[in-house]
Amino acid sequence: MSDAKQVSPAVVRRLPRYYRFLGELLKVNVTRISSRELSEKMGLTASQIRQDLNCFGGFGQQGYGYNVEQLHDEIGKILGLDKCIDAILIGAGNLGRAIANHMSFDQRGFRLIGIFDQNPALIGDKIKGITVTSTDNIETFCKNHSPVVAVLCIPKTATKVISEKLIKSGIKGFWNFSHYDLLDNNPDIIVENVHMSDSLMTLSYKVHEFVDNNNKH
Amino acid sequence: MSDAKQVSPAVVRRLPRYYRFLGELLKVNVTRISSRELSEKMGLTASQIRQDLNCFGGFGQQGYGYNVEQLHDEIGKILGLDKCIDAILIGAGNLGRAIANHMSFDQRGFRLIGIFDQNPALIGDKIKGITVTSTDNIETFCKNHSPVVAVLCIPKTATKVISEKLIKSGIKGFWNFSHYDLLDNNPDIIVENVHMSDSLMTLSYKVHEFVDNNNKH
DNA sequence: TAGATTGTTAATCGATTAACAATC
DNA sequence: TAGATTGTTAATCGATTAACAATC
Repeated sequence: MSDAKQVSPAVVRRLPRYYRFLGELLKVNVTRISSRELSEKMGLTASQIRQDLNCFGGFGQQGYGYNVEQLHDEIGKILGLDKCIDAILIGAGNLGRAIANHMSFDQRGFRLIGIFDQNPALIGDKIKGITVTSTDNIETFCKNHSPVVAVLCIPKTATKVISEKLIKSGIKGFWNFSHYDLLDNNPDIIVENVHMSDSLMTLSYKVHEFVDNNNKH
Repeated sequence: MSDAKQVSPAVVRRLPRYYRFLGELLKVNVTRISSRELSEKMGLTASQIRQDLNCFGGFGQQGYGYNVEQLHDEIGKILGLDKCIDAILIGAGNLGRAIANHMSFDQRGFRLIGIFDQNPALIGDKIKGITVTSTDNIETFCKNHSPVVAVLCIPKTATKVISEKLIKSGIKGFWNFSHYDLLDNNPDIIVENVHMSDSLMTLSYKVHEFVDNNNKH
Protein backbone atom coordinates (compact mmCIF):
# COMPACT_ATOMS: atom_id res chain seq x y z
CA MET A 1 0.00 0.00 0.00
CA SER A 2 2.97 2.37 0.21
CA ASP A 3 6.41 2.91 -1.39
CA ALA A 4 6.74 1.59 -4.94
CA LYS A 5 7.72 2.46 -8.51
CA GLN A 6 9.58 5.50 -9.75
CA VAL A 7 8.75 8.86 -8.18
CA SER A 8 9.74 11.67 -10.52
CA PRO A 9 10.81 15.10 -9.24
CA ALA A 10 7.76 16.59 -10.95
CA VAL A 11 5.47 14.39 -8.86
CA VAL A 12 7.30 15.22 -5.63
CA ARG A 13 6.80 18.93 -6.27
CA ARG A 14 3.08 18.39 -6.69
CA LEU A 15 2.57 16.34 -3.52
CA PRO A 16 2.31 19.29 -1.12
CA ARG A 17 -0.37 20.82 -3.33
CA TYR A 18 -2.40 17.62 -3.26
CA TYR A 19 -1.98 17.56 0.48
CA ARG A 20 -3.25 21.12 0.84
CA PHE A 21 -6.24 20.68 -1.43
CA LEU A 22 -7.27 17.47 0.29
CA GLY A 23 -6.96 19.24 3.64
CA GLU A 24 -9.36 21.94 2.44
CA LEU A 25 -11.84 19.31 1.26
CA LEU A 26 -11.66 17.58 4.64
CA LYS A 27 -12.52 20.85 6.36
CA VAL A 28 -15.78 21.07 4.42
CA ASN A 29 -16.55 17.41 5.10
CA VAL A 30 -16.06 16.00 1.62
CA THR A 31 -15.49 12.28 2.09
CA ARG A 32 -14.89 11.05 -1.45
CA ILE A 33 -13.61 12.63 -4.66
CA SER A 34 -12.93 11.41 -8.18
CA SER A 35 -9.83 12.30 -10.16
CA ARG A 36 -12.06 14.33 -12.49
CA GLU A 37 -13.54 16.46 -9.69
CA LEU A 38 -10.14 17.00 -8.11
CA SER A 39 -8.66 17.90 -11.49
CA GLU A 40 -11.18 20.69 -11.90
CA LYS A 41 -10.40 22.12 -8.49
CA MET A 42 -6.64 21.96 -8.93
CA GLY A 43 -6.28 22.87 -12.59
CA LEU A 44 -4.64 19.58 -13.57
CA THR A 45 -5.83 16.75 -15.82
CA ALA A 46 -7.60 13.77 -14.27
CA SER A 47 -5.15 11.55 -16.06
CA GLN A 48 -2.21 13.23 -14.40
CA ILE A 49 -3.77 12.90 -10.97
CA ARG A 50 -4.34 9.17 -11.41
CA GLN A 51 -0.82 8.78 -12.77
CA ASP A 52 0.68 10.76 -9.86
CA LEU A 53 -1.19 9.00 -7.09
CA ASN A 54 -0.54 5.60 -8.54
CA CYS A 55 3.23 6.04 -8.08
CA PHE A 56 2.64 5.28 -4.43
CA GLY A 57 0.17 2.43 -4.75
CA GLY A 58 -3.53 2.03 -5.32
CA PHE A 59 -5.12 4.70 -3.16
CA GLY A 60 -8.32 4.73 -5.16
CA GLN A 61 -11.16 2.35 -5.76
CA GLN A 62 -12.61 1.72 -9.19
CA GLY A 63 -16.10 3.05 -9.62
CA TYR A 64 -15.84 5.07 -6.42
CA GLY A 65 -12.86 7.42 -6.53
CA TYR A 66 -10.61 8.35 -3.63
CA ASN A 67 -11.36 8.56 0.06
CA VAL A 68 -10.35 12.11 0.93
CA GLU A 69 -9.23 11.51 4.49
CA GLN A 70 -7.29 8.37 3.69
CA LEU A 71 -5.57 9.99 0.71
CA HIS A 72 -4.72 13.08 2.77
CA ASP A 73 -3.17 10.93 5.48
CA GLU A 74 -1.22 8.79 3.01
CA ILE A 75 0.27 11.82 1.26
CA GLY A 76 1.12 13.33 4.65
CA LYS A 77 3.02 10.15 5.48
CA ILE A 78 4.79 10.12 2.11
CA LEU A 79 5.90 13.70 2.77
CA GLY A 80 7.10 12.68 6.22
CA LEU A 81 4.80 15.09 8.05
CA ASP A 82 4.08 12.49 10.70
CA LYS A 83 7.76 12.49 11.64
CA CYS A 84 9.75 15.35 13.11
CA ILE A 85 13.02 16.84 11.90
CA ASP A 86 14.91 19.19 14.23
CA ALA A 87 15.78 22.48 12.55
CA ILE A 88 17.68 25.66 13.38
CA LEU A 89 17.23 29.12 11.95
CA ILE A 90 20.24 31.21 11.00
CA GLY A 91 19.45 34.90 10.73
CA ALA A 92 16.89 36.65 12.96
CA GLY A 93 16.37 39.73 10.81
CA ASN A 94 13.10 40.71 9.21
CA LEU A 95 12.77 37.63 7.09
CA GLY A 96 14.02 35.12 9.66
CA ARG A 97 11.64 36.54 12.24
CA ALA A 98 8.72 36.37 9.83
CA ILE A 99 9.49 32.78 8.95
CA ALA A 100 9.89 31.73 12.57
CA ASN A 101 6.58 33.35 13.49
CA HIS A 102 4.62 32.66 10.33
CA MET A 103 5.55 29.10 9.39
CA SER A 104 3.91 26.24 11.21
CA PHE A 105 7.02 24.09 11.27
CA ASP A 106 5.34 21.46 13.40
CA GLN A 107 2.57 20.99 10.84
CA ARG A 108 5.18 20.46 8.11
CA GLY A 109 7.30 17.79 9.74
CA PHE A 110 9.80 20.03 11.55
CA ARG A 111 10.60 21.39 14.99
CA LEU A 112 12.47 24.66 15.39
CA ILE A 113 14.97 24.23 18.22
CA GLY A 114 17.43 27.11 17.83
CA ILE A 115 17.82 30.61 16.37
CA PHE A 116 21.17 32.25 15.67
CA ASP A 117 22.34 35.67 14.55
CA GLN A 118 25.60 37.60 14.21
CA ASN A 119 24.14 40.93 15.26
CA PRO A 120 24.73 41.59 19.00
CA ALA A 121 21.61 43.80 19.04
CA LEU A 122 19.44 40.78 18.32
CA ILE A 123 21.13 38.25 20.60
CA GLY A 124 18.97 37.56 23.63
CA ASP A 125 15.69 38.35 21.87
CA LYS A 126 12.96 35.75 22.20
CA ILE A 127 11.20 34.56 19.05
CA LYS A 128 8.51 31.91 19.42
CA GLY A 129 9.92 31.13 22.83
CA ILE A 130 13.44 30.57 21.49
CA THR A 131 16.31 32.82 22.57
CA VAL A 132 18.43 34.21 19.75
CA THR A 133 22.03 33.10 20.24
CA SER A 134 25.33 34.15 18.69
CA THR A 135 26.39 32.36 15.53
CA ASP A 136 29.62 31.56 17.40
CA ASN A 137 27.66 28.98 19.36
CA ILE A 138 26.43 27.02 16.34
CA GLU A 139 29.06 24.26 16.51
CA THR A 140 28.53 23.62 20.21
CA PHE A 141 24.77 23.66 19.81
CA CYS A 142 24.95 21.17 16.94
CA LYS A 143 27.16 18.86 18.96
CA ASN A 144 24.63 18.88 21.79
CA HIS A 145 21.34 18.82 19.90
CA SER A 146 22.13 17.38 16.44
CA PRO A 147 19.71 19.41 14.33
CA VAL A 148 19.32 18.01 10.82
CA VAL A 149 18.10 21.03 8.87
CA ALA A 150 19.13 24.69 8.78
CA VAL A 151 16.93 27.53 7.58
CA LEU A 152 19.13 30.23 6.06
CA CYS A 153 17.81 33.79 6.28
CA ILE A 154 21.15 35.53 5.90
CA PRO A 155 22.71 37.87 3.33
CA LYS A 156 24.19 36.15 0.29
CA THR A 157 27.69 37.24 1.24
CA ALA A 158 27.56 35.13 4.42
CA THR A 159 25.98 32.03 2.94
CA LYS A 160 29.02 30.18 1.61
CA VAL A 161 31.00 30.37 4.86
CA ILE A 162 28.04 29.64 7.14
CA SER A 163 26.81 26.72 5.06
CA GLU A 164 30.23 25.08 5.07
CA LYS A 165 30.39 25.46 8.84
CA LEU A 166 26.93 23.91 9.13
CA ILE A 167 27.79 20.97 6.90
CA LYS A 168 30.82 20.27 9.10
CA SER A 169 28.50 20.38 12.10
CA GLY A 170 26.33 17.65 10.63
CA ILE A 171 23.52 19.61 8.95
CA LYS A 172 22.03 17.58 6.10
CA GLY A 173 19.31 19.80 4.70
CA PHE A 174 19.09 23.49 3.88
CA TRP A 175 16.04 25.65 3.43
CA ASN A 176 17.81 28.50 1.75
CA PHE A 177 16.28 31.96 1.50
CA SER A 178 19.54 33.77 0.82
CA HIS A 179 20.12 34.99 -2.71
CA TYR A 180 23.18 32.80 -2.95
CA ASP A 181 22.62 29.58 -4.88
CA LEU A 182 23.55 26.61 -2.75
CA LEU A 183 24.15 24.15 -5.56
CA ASP A 184 22.55 20.78 -5.25
CA ASN A 185 25.57 18.93 -6.60
CA ASN A 186 27.03 18.12 -3.19
CA PRO A 187 25.93 14.53 -2.57
CA ASP A 188 26.17 15.01 1.20
CA ILE A 189 23.37 17.53 1.47
CA ILE A 190 19.83 18.30 0.42
CA VAL A 191 19.03 21.84 -0.70
CA GLU A 192 15.71 23.55 -1.13
CA ASN A 193 16.28 27.04 -2.49
CA VAL A 194 13.51 29.62 -2.13
CA HIS A 195 14.47 32.42 -4.46
CA MET A 196 11.85 35.07 -3.84
CA SER A 197 13.72 37.59 -5.97
CA ASP A 198 13.70 35.16 -8.91
CA SER A 199 9.98 34.75 -8.46
CA LEU A 200 9.52 38.52 -8.54
CA MET A 201 11.57 38.86 -11.72
CA THR A 202 9.56 36.09 -13.35
CA LEU A 203 6.42 38.01 -12.44
CA SER A 204 7.91 41.09 -14.08
CA TYR A 205 8.50 39.11 -17.28
CA LYS A 206 5.01 37.62 -17.26
CA VAL A 207 3.25 40.93 -16.58
CA HIS A 208 5.10 42.70 -19.39
CA GLU A 209 4.41 39.82 -21.77
CA PHE A 210 0.73 39.91 -20.76
CA VAL A 211 0.42 43.68 -21.22
CA ASP A 212 2.20 43.54 -24.59
CA ASN A 213 -0.07 40.77 -25.85
CA ASN A 214 -3.20 42.62 -24.74
CA ASN A 215 -2.10 45.74 -26.56
CA LYS A 216 -1.55 43.79 -29.77
CA HIS A 217 -4.85 41.89 -29.95
CA MET B 1 19.03 41.16 -31.78
CA SER B 2 16.02 40.80 -29.48
CA ASP B 3 12.59 39.10 -29.37
CA ALA B 4 12.28 35.99 -31.55
CA LYS B 5 11.31 32.30 -31.58
CA GLN B 6 9.42 30.32 -28.96
CA VAL B 7 10.18 31.01 -25.29
CA SER B 8 9.21 28.03 -23.17
CA PRO B 9 8.07 28.39 -19.55
CA ALA B 10 11.13 26.40 -18.50
CA VAL B 11 13.43 28.98 -20.06
CA VAL B 12 11.53 31.90 -18.47
CA ARG B 13 11.98 30.32 -15.04
CA ARG B 14 15.73 30.09 -15.61
CA LEU B 15 16.22 33.68 -16.79
CA PRO B 16 16.40 35.26 -13.31
CA ARG B 17 19.10 32.77 -12.37
CA TYR B 18 21.16 33.66 -15.41
CA TYR B 19 20.71 37.29 -14.52
CA ARG B 20 21.93 36.73 -10.96
CA PHE B 21 24.95 34.69 -11.94
CA LEU B 22 26.00 37.19 -14.59
CA GLY B 23 25.61 39.97 -12.02
CA GLU B 24 27.99 38.14 -9.69
CA LEU B 25 30.52 37.70 -12.49
CA LEU B 26 30.32 41.38 -13.32
CA LYS B 27 31.14 42.23 -9.72
CA VAL B 28 34.40 40.33 -9.95
CA ASN B 29 35.19 41.93 -13.30
CA VAL B 30 34.78 38.92 -15.56
CA THR B 31 34.24 40.33 -19.05
CA ARG B 32 33.71 37.21 -21.15
CA ILE B 33 32.48 33.70 -20.46
CA SER B 34 31.85 30.58 -22.53
CA SER B 35 28.78 28.41 -22.23
CA ARG B 36 31.00 25.68 -20.81
CA GLU B 37 32.42 27.85 -18.03
CA LEU B 38 28.99 29.20 -17.15
CA SER B 39 27.55 25.69 -17.15
CA GLU B 40 30.05 24.61 -14.51
CA LYS B 41 29.21 27.56 -12.28
CA MET B 42 25.45 27.13 -12.61
CA GLY B 43 25.12 23.36 -12.65
CA LEU B 44 23.54 23.21 -16.12
CA THR B 45 24.81 21.77 -19.39
CA ALA B 46 26.59 24.04 -21.86
CA SER B 47 24.18 22.86 -24.50
CA GLN B 48 21.20 24.02 -22.51
CA ILE B 49 22.71 27.42 -21.92
CA ARG B 50 23.35 27.93 -25.64
CA GLN B 51 19.84 26.71 -26.41
CA ASP B 52 18.28 28.99 -23.78
CA LEU B 53 20.15 32.13 -24.74
CA ASN B 54 19.55 31.59 -28.40
CA CYS B 55 15.77 31.89 -27.93
CA PHE B 56 16.31 35.61 -27.73
CA GLY B 57 18.80 36.04 -30.53
CA GLY B 58 22.53 35.66 -31.00
CA PHE B 59 24.05 37.07 -27.85
CA GLY B 60 27.27 35.15 -28.28
CA GLN B 61 30.14 35.19 -30.70
CA GLN B 62 31.64 32.07 -32.17
CA GLY B 63 35.14 31.37 -30.97
CA TYR B 64 34.80 33.94 -28.17
CA GLY B 65 31.80 33.20 -25.97
CA TYR B 66 29.49 35.74 -24.37
CA ASN B 67 30.19 39.26 -23.22
CA VAL B 68 29.12 39.19 -19.56
CA GLU B 69 27.97 42.78 -19.28
CA GLN B 70 26.06 42.79 -22.54
CA LEU B 71 24.37 39.47 -21.73
CA HIS B 72 23.46 40.65 -18.23
CA ASP B 73 21.89 43.81 -19.65
CA GLU B 74 19.99 41.95 -22.37
CA ILE B 75 18.50 39.46 -19.91
CA GLY B 76 17.58 42.34 -17.60
CA LYS B 77 15.71 43.95 -20.49
CA ILE B 78 13.99 40.69 -21.40
CA LEU B 79 12.82 40.40 -17.78
CA GLY B 80 11.59 44.00 -17.93
CA LEU B 81 13.84 45.16 -15.09
CA ASP B 82 14.55 48.40 -16.93
CA LYS B 83 10.86 49.26 -16.74
CA CYS B 84 8.80 49.95 -13.64
CA ILE B 85 5.53 48.35 -12.55
CA ASP B 86 3.57 49.99 -9.71
CA ALA B 87 2.68 47.54 -6.97
CA ILE B 88 0.72 47.51 -3.73
CA LEU B 89 1.15 45.25 -0.72
CA ILE B 90 -1.88 43.77 1.01
CA GLY B 91 -1.14 42.59 4.54
CA ALA B 92 1.35 44.33 6.83
CA GLY B 93 1.87 41.48 9.28
CA ASN B 94 5.17 39.73 9.88
CA LEU B 95 5.56 38.46 6.37
CA GLY B 96 4.31 41.57 4.57
CA ARG B 97 6.63 43.72 6.63
CA ALA B 98 9.59 41.47 5.91
CA ILE B 99 8.89 41.53 2.20
CA ALA B 100 8.44 45.29 2.08
CA ASN B 101 11.71 45.81 3.93
CA HIS B 102 13.73 42.96 2.51
CA MET B 103 12.87 42.93 -1.20
CA SER B 104 14.53 45.43 -3.48
CA PHE B 105 11.44 45.99 -5.59
CA ASP B 106 13.12 48.73 -7.59
CA GLN B 107 15.93 46.40 -8.63
CA ARG B 108 13.39 43.87 -9.89
CA GLY B 109 11.25 46.10 -12.09
CA PHE B 110 8.72 47.24 -9.48
CA ARG B 111 7.84 50.23 -7.32
CA LEU B 112 5.91 49.76 -4.08
CA ILE B 113 3.37 52.57 -3.83
CA GLY B 114 0.87 51.44 -1.19
CA ILE B 115 0.47 49.14 1.82
CA PHE B 116 -2.91 48.01 3.18
CA ASP B 117 -4.11 46.05 6.20
CA GLN B 118 -7.39 45.20 7.89
CA ASN B 119 -5.98 45.37 11.41
CA PRO B 120 -6.67 48.82 12.99
CA ALA B 121 -3.59 48.35 15.20
CA LEU B 122 -1.34 48.45 12.14
CA ILE B 123 -3.04 51.28 10.25
CA GLY B 124 -0.93 54.41 10.38
CA ASP B 125 2.37 52.54 10.75
CA LYS B 126 5.12 53.55 8.36
CA ILE B 127 6.97 50.83 6.44
CA LYS B 128 9.68 51.89 4.02
CA GLY B 129 8.21 55.38 4.10
CA ILE B 130 4.74 54.16 3.15
CA THR B 131 1.82 54.62 5.56
CA VAL B 132 -0.26 51.50 6.16
CA THR B 133 -3.86 52.21 5.14
CA SER B 134 -7.15 50.41 5.73
CA THR B 135 -8.13 47.79 3.16
CA ASP B 136 -11.39 49.76 2.83
CA ASN B 137 -9.41 52.33 0.84
CA ILE B 138 -8.11 49.92 -1.79
CA GLU B 139 -10.69 50.74 -4.47
CA THR B 140 -10.21 54.50 -4.15
CA PHE B 141 -6.45 54.13 -4.14
CA CYS B 142 -6.54 51.99 -7.27
CA LYS B 143 -8.76 54.52 -9.06
CA ASN B 144 -6.29 57.27 -8.26
CA HIS B 145 -2.96 55.49 -8.74
CA SER B 146 -3.67 52.51 -11.01
CA PRO B 147 -1.24 49.97 -9.55
CA VAL B 148 -0.77 46.94 -11.79
CA VAL B 149 0.44 44.31 -9.33
CA ALA B 150 -0.65 43.28 -5.83
CA VAL B 151 1.54 41.43 -3.35
CA LEU B 152 -0.67 39.25 -1.16
CA CYS B 153 0.59 38.58 2.36
CA ILE B 154 -2.75 37.74 3.89
CA PRO B 155 -4.32 34.65 5.49
CA LYS B 156 -5.71 32.13 3.04
CA THR B 157 -9.25 32.73 4.28
CA ALA B 158 -9.15 36.34 3.05
CA THR B 159 -7.50 35.70 -0.31
CA LYS B 160 -10.50 34.85 -2.48
CA VAL B 161 -12.51 37.94 -1.51
CA ILE B 162 -9.58 40.35 -1.60
CA SER B 163 -8.27 39.09 -4.93
CA GLU B 164 -11.69 39.48 -6.57
CA LYS B 165 -11.92 43.03 -5.26
CA LEU B 166 -8.43 43.74 -6.63
CA ILE B 167 -9.22 42.31 -10.05
CA LYS B 168 -12.28 44.56 -10.23
CA SER B 169 -10.02 47.48 -9.32
CA GLY B 170 -7.78 46.77 -12.30
CA ILE B 171 -4.97 44.69 -10.78
CA LYS B 172 -3.41 42.47 -13.46
CA GLY B 173 -0.70 40.58 -11.61
CA PHE B 174 -0.50 38.84 -8.23
CA TRP B 175 2.53 37.90 -6.23
CA ASN B 176 0.75 35.54 -3.90
CA PHE B 177 2.25 34.45 -0.58
CA SER B 178 -1.04 33.31 0.94
CA HIS B 179 -1.59 29.58 1.25
CA TYR B 180 -4.61 29.86 -1.00
CA ASP B 181 -3.98 28.80 -4.60
CA LEU B 182 -4.90 31.60 -6.93
CA LEU B 183 -5.42 29.50 -10.04
CA ASP B 184 -3.78 30.67 -13.21
CA ASN B 185 -6.78 29.79 -15.38
CA ASN B 186 -8.28 33.28 -15.32
CA PRO B 187 -7.13 34.79 -18.63
CA ASP B 188 -7.44 38.32 -17.23
CA ILE B 189 -4.67 37.98 -14.67
CA ILE B 190 -1.11 36.80 -14.14
CA VAL B 191 -0.35 34.84 -10.99
CA GLU B 192 2.97 34.04 -9.39
CA ASN B 193 2.37 31.84 -6.36
CA VAL B 194 5.10 31.55 -3.73
CA HIS B 195 4.14 28.58 -1.62
CA MET B 196 6.71 28.55 1.13
CA SER B 197 4.86 25.84 3.01
CA ASP B 198 4.95 23.60 -0.07
CA SER B 199 8.66 24.18 -0.30
CA LEU B 200 9.08 23.16 3.34
CA MET B 201 7.07 19.97 2.83
CA THR B 202 9.14 19.13 -0.24
CA LEU B 203 12.25 19.55 1.89
CA SER B 204 10.74 17.16 4.44
CA TYR B 205 10.23 14.58 1.71
CA LYS B 206 13.73 15.00 0.32
CA VAL B 207 15.44 14.84 3.71
CA HIS B 208 13.62 11.66 4.70
CA GLU B 209 14.38 10.10 1.30
CA PHE B 210 18.04 11.09 1.71
CA VAL B 211 18.32 9.69 5.24
CA ASP B 212 16.58 6.44 4.23
CA ASN B 213 18.91 5.95 1.25
CA ASN B 214 21.99 6.57 3.37
CA ASN B 215 20.87 4.00 5.90
CA LYS B 216 20.40 1.40 3.18
CA HIS B 217 23.72 1.76 1.36
C1' DT C 1 -26.13 -6.25 -13.61
C1' DA C 2 -25.06 -1.42 -15.20
C1' DG C 3 -22.51 2.64 -14.28
C1' DA C 4 -18.62 4.79 -12.73
C1' DT C 5 -14.00 5.39 -12.14
C1' DT C 6 -9.61 3.64 -11.30
C1' DG C 7 -4.99 1.55 -12.77
C1' DT C 8 -2.11 1.10 -16.52
C1' DT C 9 -0.43 0.95 -21.19
C1' DA C 10 0.40 3.45 -25.40
C1' DA C 11 0.74 7.92 -27.87
C1' DT C 12 2.00 12.56 -27.73
C1' DC C 13 4.24 16.38 -26.47
C1' DG C 14 7.96 19.24 -24.74
C1' DA C 15 12.38 19.86 -22.88
C1' DT C 16 17.19 18.39 -22.60
C1' DT C 17 21.33 16.65 -24.52
C1' DA C 18 24.48 15.49 -28.24
C1' DA C 19 26.67 16.55 -32.37
C1' DC C 20 28.58 19.27 -35.76
C1' DA C 21 28.71 22.76 -39.35
C1' DA C 22 29.21 27.75 -39.38
C1' DT C 23 32.14 31.41 -38.20
C1' DC C 24 34.66 34.53 -35.35
C1' DT D 1 45.22 29.87 -40.95
C1' DA D 2 44.18 27.12 -36.66
C1' DG D 3 41.60 26.98 -32.50
C1' DA D 4 37.68 27.94 -30.05
C1' DT D 5 33.05 28.30 -29.35
C1' DT D 6 28.67 29.51 -30.91
C1' DG D 7 24.07 28.58 -33.34
C1' DT D 8 21.25 25.05 -34.77
C1' DT D 9 19.61 20.58 -36.14
C1' DA D 10 18.80 15.87 -34.81
C1' DA D 11 18.45 12.33 -31.13
C1' DT D 12 17.12 11.27 -26.62
C1' DC D 13 14.83 11.50 -22.61
C1' DG D 14 11.09 12.44 -19.45
C1' DA D 15 6.64 14.04 -18.42
C1' DT D 16 1.85 14.63 -19.80
C1' DT D 17 -2.25 13.17 -22.02
C1' DA D 18 -5.35 9.84 -24.13
C1' DA D 19 -7.50 5.55 -24.19
C1' DC D 20 -9.39 1.57 -22.42
C1' DA D 21 -9.49 -2.81 -19.98
C1' DA D 22 -10.05 -4.11 -15.17
C1' DT D 23 -13.01 -3.94 -11.36
C1' DC D 24 -15.59 -2.03 -7.61
